[in-house]
Formats: sequence, structure tokens, C-alpha cells
Amino acid sequence: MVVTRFAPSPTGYLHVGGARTALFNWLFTRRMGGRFLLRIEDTDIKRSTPTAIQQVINDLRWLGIEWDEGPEVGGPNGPYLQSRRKDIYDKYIKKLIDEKKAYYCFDTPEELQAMREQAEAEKKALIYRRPKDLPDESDVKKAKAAGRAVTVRFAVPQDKPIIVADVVRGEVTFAAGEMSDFIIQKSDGFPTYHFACVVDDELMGVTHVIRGQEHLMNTPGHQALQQALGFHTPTYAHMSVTISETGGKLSKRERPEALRKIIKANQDIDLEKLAEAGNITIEEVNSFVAGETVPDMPGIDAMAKFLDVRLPEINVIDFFKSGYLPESMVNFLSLLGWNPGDGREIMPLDDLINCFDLSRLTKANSLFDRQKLLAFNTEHIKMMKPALLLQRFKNYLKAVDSPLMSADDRLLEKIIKMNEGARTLAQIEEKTRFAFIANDEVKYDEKAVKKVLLKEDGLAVLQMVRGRLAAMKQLTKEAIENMLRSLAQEKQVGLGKVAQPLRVAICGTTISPPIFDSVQMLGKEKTIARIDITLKKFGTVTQG
RNA sequence: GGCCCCAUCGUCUAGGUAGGACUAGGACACCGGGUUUUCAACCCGGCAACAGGGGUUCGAAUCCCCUUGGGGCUACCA
Repeated sequence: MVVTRFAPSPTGYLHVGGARTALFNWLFTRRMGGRFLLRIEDTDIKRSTPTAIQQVINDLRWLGIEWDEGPEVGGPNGPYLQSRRKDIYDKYIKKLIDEKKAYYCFDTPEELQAMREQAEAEKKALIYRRPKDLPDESDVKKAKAAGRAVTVRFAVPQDKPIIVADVVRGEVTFAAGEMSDFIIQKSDGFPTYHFACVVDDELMGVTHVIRGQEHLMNTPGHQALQQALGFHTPTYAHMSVTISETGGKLSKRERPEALRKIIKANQDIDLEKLAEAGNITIEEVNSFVAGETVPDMPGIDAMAKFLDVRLPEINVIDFFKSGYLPESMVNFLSLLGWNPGDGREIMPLDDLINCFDLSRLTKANSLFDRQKLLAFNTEHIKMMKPALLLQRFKNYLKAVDSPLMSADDRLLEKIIKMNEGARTLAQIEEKTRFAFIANDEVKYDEKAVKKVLLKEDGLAVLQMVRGRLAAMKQLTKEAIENMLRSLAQEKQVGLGKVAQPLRVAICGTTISPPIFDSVQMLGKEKTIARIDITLKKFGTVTQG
């Protein structure tokens, strides 16, 4: 049976690169009818946080990726947090030391650094070699007494080349004697990633390791470890990496960096107010702008909100908050470095699962193109069953704390319907929000006012519309449409000439759902009130 | 620097393992037009690529080599 895993290190939100790795493992397992497990690689206790574990779990759940074993669901091979498996790793490390396949080391960081610099100067790679006589327990005692940190290195066999049989790259050969004896146990007693990963994959019965290409260079080391421990070697598939528009691997740093650029480019930003908005000190802001430190993501997000700027989405949650559907994310991500081979692109999950195949993984790195994702999202919004879309929309409204939350399901369904063709849930929300705010909260877009109200006889038309609207008993969609159309006909102008001033009056911009829907949704009283406010604000016209 | 991976339109890719029907296909973006009460959506049309050089072969996007370019790793991070 196929067993795959997703093994994130919990250092923050799940980003799309990680999500893609999780997705490929999950799709493959679902296709093959195997087991998919989630393992938390929190052996770096300084960087890992319980909050981050929860965030990763939430993000995977939002995407619809469910694990058969792991945190919150349990399973026969737990615990699934590496920080709770230390005794297991200790046992195997002891075994290797006893067999002289691993040995203690006492180098200080400075010594290591010096070795690195020397290798650099000689234009060679640093290959750490074991001493002729391996240290024993008494040496460990001595070193500890001398205040030196103790680590354990794996004695990598240097006699023959290591060949990694990779599903996507074929056989990759690593020459004999070029691999450093790498650390498997850190001085804090925790195993390094390499060791924990190899042990857990064996113990958890992992058959296929699907991961990013950045791990390809680690694999010969992992294979050597597997042989030393008498473990199986799983099937490896090293996927292409997702590249960002700015070049290089897609990384979490991009959001803070984008914000830093914006702050630097705008001299007139009040840094003190910015610090307040981000809930950090002015010193922290200065240090951030100087490129020395990076505040936490909530601070970054809060500052971006304060400055009213959009940062590039990197984390799964960013896409959620930008109004993307998990279905579009899954579909789009699955096509980054894979394709079904028959030209299909927009696909429901079932189809994705049915044709997912490791043999169709792409070798070349791919760029994360938000434009295409937008197109996918537009399609998925169109495709989605109304009941589910309503659910997704409500979740979104909650996440962004929208005033639309006050609307009941029937109204929300109507709103979704009147926004057919929307590209994101955010777009639906933004276009409709005007109807859920107080009259005095309407912000008038300067350009819209100039172009629609102040030019020609916009205000005069608005005045006429007001009169007719006031005379109407019931504001049904049909009634509003009849009124506006006949008015346009009388004046011998296009509908736009009468609809646009009204639109700007009620929502402050030229962008809204169809005008008949918009007016009906807002209601007679508010519509007229807003027209009056508008007329007063931008100059009263007597004509009418 | 060392080691490793990769290379088809601006982007994601099909075609490559078994060389010939490839005049290199699709999608997104872009441009032009249409529809339209705004935005979006929608419809029609268009632009656009085998990185360069050498081989092998009757024949190369496809196989080999070199160059160039991109990416990754080079931690007591994972």
C-alpha cells in the first residue's frame, strides 16, 4: 500500500509552496488508495511554535486536504510531533555510535566557520572528515567539562558513489567521497532534520517521498543513513520548485519585503502611526525599514491595512483573505509542475484525483502566476453549486470581518447572483458593501464624481431620478428598471447617462452590481437619503 | 567557489522515454473588435516560442557534446 506524508516544520503559516507539496502527496495517495499522513517536524525547538502547528493544520483543512494519520486524528505510528519522539531517535543514534557508524564531535561554531572559510579559499567544498580514532564516552565527558558542545555526526561511507533513483529526474549519481559527515544529533540533544526524517519515514511505513527539488542534495545522505540502519529506501520524487515573480524560490519573506519597499518609497508615511497600527514599537519599525529585522505576520498585515496597500499573497491564508476559493487553489496548484496530459485545466477535485500520476511531473521550475490563478478562481466561482458557494462566501465574510455578515442567507444568495462573473469573493464583497454601511460612511471617489456628476448634467439627472424615485410606491427591480429606462428615453440618452449618477450617489463609485439590483437592495429610504446627501455635497441644482 | 537540477510563446504547458503527419497545439496574460447601465463576465479575431553553437541522421523541438542562462543545495534550519 502506498503511504505518503507531508512533513512541515511549524514556523508560521503554510505557504503555497508547502501547500503544493502537501497536495501532490495527498492527490497521489488518494489516487492509489493509500494512506496520507501529516507529521510535524518541530525538532528546531527555537523556531517551532504550537500556534504555527495549528495554523498549518487550519490551512490544510481549508484546502480540503485531510490526513489519515497525524495530529488531531491520531494513528498507529504516533506521536506525530517529532519533538515527542526524542527517545526513539536516541535509541537509533546510540545504535549507530555503538556500531561506529556515527561519532561524537566537539567543534565550536568558530572552528567550523574557520574550516568553511579555508575550504572556500581553496575553492573546494567543505567535506567534514572523521578523526582516525573516534572519540569515546570519556572524551565526551572531557569535552563537556571543557564547556564544549557535543554533537553526533554520521560517518558517511565514502567508498562508492550513491545513486538516487528519482521518479522525475531518473538516476542521479553522487560521486564517492564527496559527502561530508553530517550532523545527526544537535548539541541540544534533538536530531537534525535528516535523521528524524529518515527514522520516521521508516517507522511510519512511508513508501513514497514526494518533495521539492531543494531536497535532492539531501537524498544521498538519507539513503546512506537508511543503509546504515537497515531501513528501506522509499521511492523518491523530487518536484520542481515554485519560483516567484521576483526570481528565486517562493518565500515567506516576500510579503514583509514588499511592505518594506512601499514604506521606503513613501517618505510622507507617519512611522509612529504605522507602528501603532502594527502594534509594534517605533524602534521595531525603524529596524524593519532598515532591513535589519522583520516583525511577525500579524504586524505586517496590520501595517499593510493601515497603509491601504495589497501585499502579494504567499501564505494559503492570504489567498483565503483575498477571496480565493480552496477549489481554485487546489486546481491551480496541482497544475504547477504537473498536468493531466490531455489539455484539461479547470478540473473538479475528483477528476484531479482520478488522473494524478507521478510520471507526469514536470522537471522545470515554474513561476507562480497570480493572473492565471485569478482566471481559475473566476471559473470555479461560476462552476460552484450555490449552496457551497454561499458557505464559502460566509466563511470569507467572517475572515475579513465584513459588514455583510449582517445579511441573512437569502440576501447573500441574491448578492452572489447579482455578482455573476466576479473573479473573487472579495470582489463580491467590495461591490456590495455600500449597501451595508451607514449613509454618512459612503466615500465618494473623486474621479467618479468629476466624470459622472459634475460633467454635463449629471446632477440635474440625479435630481430627476430622485423625484421619480420618491413618487414610487414599491421599489421592485422591474419598477426601478422601467423608471430609469423611460427617463433615459424621455431625455433621449443611453441608460448609462441616468444610471451612472445614481450609482455614484448611492455607492460613491462607478462600480457596483447592476443598478436595479443595487437600488433595490439599498431600499427606497436610504437611496433617496444618499441622493440628497450627494446633491447637497456637490452643489444643488434647481432644474428638475 | 564546489556539487546537483533544469531550459518550447511574456507565463503555465502539450509534443521529448520509442526522431518523420509540428505549417509546434492549448490555457492565462496582452492587443483589436463585438455585447453592455458601471466593474466583471461573455463572444469573435490577432500577436507570440523550440536559448546559442556543434555533432549523429535521409530527416532533430525530440538523441549526444559544449556554451550561455535560470534554479537548488552548500547550517548544530527544515
